[in-house]
Amino acid sequence: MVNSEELRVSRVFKALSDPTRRDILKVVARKEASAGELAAPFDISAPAISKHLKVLESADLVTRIREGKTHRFQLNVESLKNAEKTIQRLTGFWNRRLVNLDKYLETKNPGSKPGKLTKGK
Amino acid sequence: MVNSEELRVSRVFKALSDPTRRDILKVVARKEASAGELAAPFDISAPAISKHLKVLESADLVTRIREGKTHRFQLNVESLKNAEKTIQRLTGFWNRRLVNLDKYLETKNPGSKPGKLTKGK
DNA sequence: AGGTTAATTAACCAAAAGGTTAATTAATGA
DNA sequence: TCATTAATTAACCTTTTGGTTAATTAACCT
Repeated sequence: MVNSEELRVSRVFKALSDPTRRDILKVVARKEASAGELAAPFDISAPAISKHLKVLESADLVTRIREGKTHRFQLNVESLKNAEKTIQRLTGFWNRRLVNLDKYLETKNPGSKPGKLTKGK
Repeated sequence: MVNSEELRVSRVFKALSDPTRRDILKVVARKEASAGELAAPFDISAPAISKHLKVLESADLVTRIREGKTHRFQLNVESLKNAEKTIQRLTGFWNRRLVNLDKYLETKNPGSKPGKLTKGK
């Protein structure tokens, strides 16, 4: 879970950083759609959309299903949930309280080790 | 809440898409730090870190506090929470159930309008 | 004032991103 | 088989990104 994981995360956030790609995700979030259907609402070329879809696919945000001539895309919710978790780890979703506790203890108990609960004054 | 909001979101995800910047966030998530302290662990130049900090700052992920010669940076949790919400809207955190309901109703009740509850068969 | 320190800005570079049009592949249907 | 359709790939272009070193700014200390 080293570098390749970091790469995966980078790919996901990079994919999410483009407004056209986010719009595509909004569409497939409601209902799976073909490349053509996805291209229609945007005034950029089909190849441009195709590239966006490839980016989303290789970030695993979207799954491609070839059905004869057309490719249908559906949202991969799991991948988005992972991105959410990544952010939560940053916000300290589960450990921020402890950090604040550390700060608090430091004022009451100068020199205390972070994460070690020492008997308060 | 139009285009500037989209731009804001793009800036945030773009900022999050670089591993060095995510590492910086991990550091300041524990404790605010100066630019120098942040630069130390990385083997890239100080100007490179400075640029990363500017990116994080203009994405509002980090707040800069000038204190004389040194600049201290602290995590802006609010901004991360917003990013989290943006993702949740995509996953359909609160409305996916309804979408699935639509699909369900469509099979029972062909031609029904999404989001409109019609009397089941 | 002069020297040191913390950090940014300037100038530059290579690679990646995002777009284009033209060409290609592959499935479909007359 | 031939034309059409859905989509991608190729080739190309411009802008952005992420890095570098050198120069600059600004605060601090004798």
